[in-house]
Amino acid sequence: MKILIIEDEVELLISISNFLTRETFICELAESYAKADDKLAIYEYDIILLDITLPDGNGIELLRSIKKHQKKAGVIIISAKNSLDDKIKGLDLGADDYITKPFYLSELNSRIKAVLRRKQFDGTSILTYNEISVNTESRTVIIKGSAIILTKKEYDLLLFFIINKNRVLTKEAIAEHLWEDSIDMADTYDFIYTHLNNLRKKIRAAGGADYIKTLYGMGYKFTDQ
Amino acid sequence: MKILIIEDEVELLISISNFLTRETFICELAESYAKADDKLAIYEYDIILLDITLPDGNGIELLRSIKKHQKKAGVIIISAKNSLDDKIKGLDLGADDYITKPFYLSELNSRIKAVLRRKQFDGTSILTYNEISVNTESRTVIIKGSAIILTKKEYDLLLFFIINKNRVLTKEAIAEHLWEDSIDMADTYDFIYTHLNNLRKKIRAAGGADYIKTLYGMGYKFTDQ
DNA sequence: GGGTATCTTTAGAATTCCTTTAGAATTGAT
DNA sequence: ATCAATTCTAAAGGAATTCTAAAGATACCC
Repeated sequence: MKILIIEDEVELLISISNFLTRETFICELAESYAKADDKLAIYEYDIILLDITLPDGNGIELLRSIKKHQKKAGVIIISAKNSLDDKIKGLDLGADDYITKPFYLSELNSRIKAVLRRKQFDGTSILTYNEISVNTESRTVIIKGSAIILTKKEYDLLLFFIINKNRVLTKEAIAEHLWEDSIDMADTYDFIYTHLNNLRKKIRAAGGADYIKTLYGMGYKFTDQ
Repeated sequence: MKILIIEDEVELLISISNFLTRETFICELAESYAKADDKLAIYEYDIILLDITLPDGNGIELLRSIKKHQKKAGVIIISAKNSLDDKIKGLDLGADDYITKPFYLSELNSRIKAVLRRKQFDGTSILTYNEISVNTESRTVIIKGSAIILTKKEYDLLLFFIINKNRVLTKEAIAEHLWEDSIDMADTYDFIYTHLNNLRKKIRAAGGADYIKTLYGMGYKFTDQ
């Protein structure tokens, strides 16, 4: 299940993301409407969490556009305690639920589950690319029918690749997604090399093709072409 | 799903009802035992929320009568914080769960879901995974034909694992489900290690396989694969 | 082709996380 | 009120992962 979180308080954004990732959701983050717009143009999401009181634009507008272009997504509005108007407008415009700050992450979680249930998603979430498939609930990776065992970082890396298949991923982008807390280590990316190598080795050992292509000087791309 | 809410504080009654209606339950309300009796005589419910401390009569009596005449219904007891006796009596009398005032509606919601989930397991309320089977009515666990004795925490842990078999459960998720009241203990999860260890030991001693797999850095998973 | 920058691979150090044990604190039962 | 059982805390030791470092390989540019 793929979730887009639109929230300008970066701390809250990160903590929501960490929490939902632990709940086996795949999260993408946007701390401004501009970034949200970019993501919304490219991907489809199952759930969109929208802080309607962001400083840089009109949340109601964004919601309207979401309902138009991402019809399948469930939308949960995050709003400050007093902005009751927004709540009502939001629900009128077709948001599926709302939650007021501050909230417990567990409450957010149960609301997401409820929305998904109402939308009648089947719950399991399996991503596939040719002979490789990843089950995000059991965190298992199957290659040619048999499971391979990955460490956390290897799994995160592979998932990030599969979600972004056929797109160039710079080392910086990878580092940001996998090590979001400490981005300031940016002088060297040696650690990526190591994990990448381990991941490639394990995929190779299981008979999977070498989908992780190196683009010299640019980054990497997960593709069969 | 049809829910009967028995609660004398009318404001609370209404707000529970509104919330659960949004969650797509069908709610009926009773603000006294007399009214509750009337409803219970006519309809069948899936869930009955029972405030056991109502002024106009003996809640324990009503519960007894519910268990007799509405066998299919799951019963969740609402009680004031200090009336521990009622809690215990309630559970002894076959209530499926209890919740103390004040509570978050989302918590009530997840408890309702949990009770429904437990009830839905083929009606018999016996969960099985290979040689392990759990009877949620008698709260007994059978491994290879013979019963093992678990403490409450060990039992809850095992049940949580079996309900979520083949899913990765993070320590945070486990803590939230088993210790939902006090989430602020979140700096360490040592207590999980202890109970997990005890549970594993007992399963092992009874000849059960080691289904509780550790996923280093991620959590745990109950599976035979 | 030589030189430089970038990437791959390996090995081991450092770190983080998990298991286990023992005992203290708490809870419940008699 | 006392005793027994359960739950939680703390700490030692072990295991797995992650990171660092460095040598070798490859691609790019002139």
